[in-house]
Amino acid sequence: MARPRKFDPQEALEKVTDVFWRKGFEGASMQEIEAATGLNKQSLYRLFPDKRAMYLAALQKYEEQEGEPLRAMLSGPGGASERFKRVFDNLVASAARGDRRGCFLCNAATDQAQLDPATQGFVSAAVKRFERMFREALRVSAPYNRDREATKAKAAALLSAYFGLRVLTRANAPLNTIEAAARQACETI
Amino acid sequence: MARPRKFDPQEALEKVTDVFWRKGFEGASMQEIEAATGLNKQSLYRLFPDKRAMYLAALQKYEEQEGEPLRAMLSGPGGASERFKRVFDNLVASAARGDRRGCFLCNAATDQAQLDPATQGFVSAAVKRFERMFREALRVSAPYNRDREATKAKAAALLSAYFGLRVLTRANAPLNTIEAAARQACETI
DNA sequence: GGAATTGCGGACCGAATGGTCAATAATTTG
DNA sequence: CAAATTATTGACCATTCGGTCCGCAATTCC
Repeated sequence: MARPRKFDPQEALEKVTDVFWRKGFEGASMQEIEAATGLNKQSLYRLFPDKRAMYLAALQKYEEQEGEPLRAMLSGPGGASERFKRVFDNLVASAARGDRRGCFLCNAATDQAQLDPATQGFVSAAVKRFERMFREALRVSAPYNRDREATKAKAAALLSAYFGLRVLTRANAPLNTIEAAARQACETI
Repeated sequence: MARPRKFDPQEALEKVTDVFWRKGFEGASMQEIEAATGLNKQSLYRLFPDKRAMYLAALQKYEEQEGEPLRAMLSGPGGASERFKRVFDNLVASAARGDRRGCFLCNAATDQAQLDPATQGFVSAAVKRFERMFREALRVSAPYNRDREATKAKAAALLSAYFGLRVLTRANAPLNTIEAAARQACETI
């Protein structure tokens, strides 16, 4: 009978996620991850076969963690406009709080998607999931509840605005620029 | 009298820029840069004091190289709408050609701006320069030629759309998504 | 108690990293 | 020619990198 683990793998993965989110794949060293988790490398290698697998697991964890509140905001009460307002207000509030981590998915897209096939696969699929979420949220209001093309176009535009705002956040753009862009995105719905 | 260089520093810098653009700061090794330039590391260190200086020089080179065509598109004939249409059409065409490098500035924002003060300084300033360029291009048309607040807001929104599209490009989003988002961005002007 | 199984910890590994060193080379000037 | 100056080359450096090894540890089962 195997010796039980002294740590919670999910808790470790959350810490791993945070390091990769901040530092990116290449910038996060195994030593740093050791320090962040308080675990010895060998313990980490018993959980994940290699650094890339760890990174992909972190991306998935991030999507679960951040996707949930996003989904909640997009499926709560109100019309499409109100729903997206909640999302963009939340994004602005986070930047206002000084949280400049941006979006790990967005970071991974620019950082790794063109360099690693597995990351690209994940990122592409995740972007599609986001897009689908946006489409569904739009469909609660006219004209999106009956015009498929308008829905697709608007979802794409909002997705683009969302990612662009994430970049501006990470670039330390002034808060009023971020606010203005967020407001504009909502006003077009 | 010093021995003359056997290579053109500007040409070398262009090659360096390409490597950093594709691989990012951490992902691009000096060995790779050696190979791309055909130069020995010591020759490169005679041009730049260290890797970071090289990276910053590459970012600057990129802004010069890519900023020029962007400026031309935004200052050529036509109203604001036509001008931005040119920019976004160009971006879509590049993605259609399979060029998924995205925007080095955008990549640097997500990748390095929160990790290195010098990069953040550069990126922040460059984003402001882009924003100013966008404002100027908007001012050739109503209502932006007389409404400062509307101009600022629209410039911020277009900047956000521009960067978002760059992320979608890098994420291998389907071309129709990119096209739709680009078209939507222009239609709001 | 021993066997089986997996976990922990620290040492270890070969390769890669960013950067440096020193001999030689190329140019101008006097 | 020698001196001065910077360029080139290839070897070298200490550290870091992602990953592995192995002895000891912890648990259950018989």
